[in-house]
Amino acid sequence: MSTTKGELRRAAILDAAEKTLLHHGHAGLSLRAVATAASIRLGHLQHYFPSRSRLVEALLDRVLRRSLQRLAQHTEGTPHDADPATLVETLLAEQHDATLVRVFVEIWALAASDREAATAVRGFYRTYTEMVADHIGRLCPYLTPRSRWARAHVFIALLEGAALMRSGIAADATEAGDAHLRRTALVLLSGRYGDLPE
Amino acid sequence: MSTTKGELRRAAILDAAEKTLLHHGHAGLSLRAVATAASIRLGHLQHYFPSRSRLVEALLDRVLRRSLQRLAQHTEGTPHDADPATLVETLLAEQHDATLVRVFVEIWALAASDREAATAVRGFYRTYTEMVADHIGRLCPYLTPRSRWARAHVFIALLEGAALMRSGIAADATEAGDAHLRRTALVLLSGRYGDLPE
DNA sequence: TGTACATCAGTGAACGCGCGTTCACTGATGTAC
DNA sequence: TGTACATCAGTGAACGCGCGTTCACTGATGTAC
Repeated sequence: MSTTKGELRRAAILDAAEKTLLHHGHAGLSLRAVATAASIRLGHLQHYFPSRSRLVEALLDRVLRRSLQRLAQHTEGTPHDADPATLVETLLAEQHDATLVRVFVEIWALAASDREAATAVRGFYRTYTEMVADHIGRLCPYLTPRSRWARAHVFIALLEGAALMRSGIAADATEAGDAHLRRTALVLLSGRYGDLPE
Repeated sequence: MSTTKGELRRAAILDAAEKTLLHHGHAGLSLRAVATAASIRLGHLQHYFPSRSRLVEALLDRVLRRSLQRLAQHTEGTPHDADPATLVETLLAEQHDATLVRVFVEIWALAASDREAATAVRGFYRTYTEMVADHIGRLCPYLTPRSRWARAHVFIALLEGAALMRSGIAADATEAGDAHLRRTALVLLSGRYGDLPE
């Protein structure tokens, strides 16, 4: 089937675009650079993505979609197996690969000056917040929806900020910082404020 | 004195550069755009900043230096007047002006792909963390330096993430979210975990 | 007070380069009859 | 099974444009004697 080949090529181009974004920033994300990274000619790339904005749009869409899928895997489940510690560990472990963090920093910057990107990014964080709020609801069913949402909002703020402060961009991860981060994140998720002694 | 005129011009150019960065991102921060924004000719701009990297360097330096000065005003003082609530309010109020937040997002992205910028940004966050750690030390003298530092690190992560989640880039500020954010930030600063009932 | 000179402020044209986009093209693959 | 045709994959050259940088220049301002 011809679509298969085309889809594989499309995916390979997006892989190359992600690598280029990672290594040279969104200012260095030129069609020529992506074509070279994908080992194809410029004209060929344009066959799949007729303009730069279409490529960026597709790249953004794929990165955000994948992130949500991974999040869904870790937040869904019955009340019994909704373990907050596992969720926190998983999210922190993902950050330890600085790659994704840098892609996200570029995406934030893109969203700050590109209207179309901004819409996609805001949609992503809306869904993200809802997922975490649901998870919190499973852990603390007595909380009102509004309160669950507020906690999820702050939890995500903490983790996004932590991404920046642990990725080497603003600072590096440290043992002491990570330990305190874990405790704070757990408190936001499960509401057991008493669990934070030191 | 001729230096005065030159310094005023330099400052005006950096003002124009900051505006351009804000409205068009660091990819749109071209010398021609800055010159136009400063109402001078391209060649004239080059008289003060002989290359783009020198302009970016000076801009970064000024933004980070100013932020640290503002922070110093709010974190220094005797143990008696070290009010954590005031500090949190001040920092949150600054974020409400989305301008500075957007400049910082651009700076993060710049630091992610530019070595020189990365050094400046990491230096900024090191000083920032030390300032907050000192402030925490004044509030909780019984904490070890390592523990103060860890708390400061998480506090800053929370605030930087909150900047993103409140500026309109990832999401907007809400009353419920801000209330929970305030409480969490206060806990990190003063360590009174019991103060977070709901 | 006047003159010569150095320094600073500001202008304007030109350069080579990489960029996104357009377009006419060739070859391969699938499809209809 | 064979042929004609449409669709898809991939090539290559050219375009106009904005970019950072270079450079020779003019006019204003300060300084030394």
